Amino acid sequence: MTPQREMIFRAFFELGEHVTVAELYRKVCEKNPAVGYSTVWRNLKLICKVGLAEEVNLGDGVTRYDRITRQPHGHLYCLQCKKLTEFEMNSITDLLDLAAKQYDFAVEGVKVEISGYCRSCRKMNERLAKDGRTN
Amino acid sequence: MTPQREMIFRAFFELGEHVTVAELYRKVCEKNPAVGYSTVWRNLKLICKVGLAEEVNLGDGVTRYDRITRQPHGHLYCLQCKKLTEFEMNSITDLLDLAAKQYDFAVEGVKVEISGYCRSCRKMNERLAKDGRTN
DNA sequence: TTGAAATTGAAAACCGATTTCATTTGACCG
DNA sequence: CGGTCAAATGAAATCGGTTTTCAATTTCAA
Ligand SMILES: [Mn+2]
Ligand SMILES: [Mn+2]
Ligand SMILES: [Zn+2]
Ligand SMILES: [Zn+2]
Repeated sequence: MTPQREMIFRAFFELGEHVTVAELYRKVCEKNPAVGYSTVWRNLKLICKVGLAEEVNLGDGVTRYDRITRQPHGHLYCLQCKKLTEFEMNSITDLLDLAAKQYDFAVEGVKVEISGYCRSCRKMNERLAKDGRTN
Repeated sequence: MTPQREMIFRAFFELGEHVTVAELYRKVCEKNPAVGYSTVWRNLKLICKVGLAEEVNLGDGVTRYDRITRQPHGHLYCLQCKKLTEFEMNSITDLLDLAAKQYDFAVEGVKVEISGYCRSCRKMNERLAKDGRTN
């Protein structure tokens, strides 16, 4: 356990959900600018390997690291503002396990991503559309 | 509508599900080696834009292109042999729509990926483990 | 037929992820 | 306490898929 490792682990859990390597690196640099990017990356991988987080890939080119919570959750991903919202998946995972069982598939992990438009983005778009029409 | 475009569209639908750019490029080159990789890439993007396919991202570094079918489906992704198997999601999408509604979220697309180990990989691993023990 | 707009192919640029490697560090043992 | 060695680190290089650039070609509607 090195000081860098402790600092990185600590920062990861302070920063909350859906962290990117770059974000965590920036955060860690505030405390100690000598820490290397690759060290942050490696420790993030380590956090995953020991089962405290998992990678989340939304197809936007960057990998995010998400704390693994007791309750499985899915993601609502706004295509406009890129915000991620979590929702509980208790009943859904039962159905998914059932589906997997029918294929004799041993489940390790489940990812559910719903993409679309969040409330606030839709409201904003409505307002902009109206303004456009009246001008 | 150029001959390249027609060839690429045709090859995409012949090749079936979960195609990568490189795979489709190889396929197209068999017919016409003069076609460029970027043309294949651009037309794959176009196929997505017109709503005939969607990108699938499994976190393994390559983007796959999947035909959009009438019935929504999820994926079983074997972490060992990398095979993708599809399963129907009729009842599941209802639950997901419900979850989205609770957040006033306008759904555009849903992705469900279950990672784990397929039957044949597990069988093979059992056999290898046994052989290892007896030697 | 003609010209603007779209498409193409080769190559380069991009960019996050990952590896390399020389150096430092920390846990452990006597 | 040193000494030892495997693990960890940081800077830089590399990797590999994706995306852009740009000059040349093709399409298509007028
Ligand atoms: Mn999450
Ligand atoms: Mn599919
Ligand atoms: Zn939004
Ligand atoms: Zn398998």
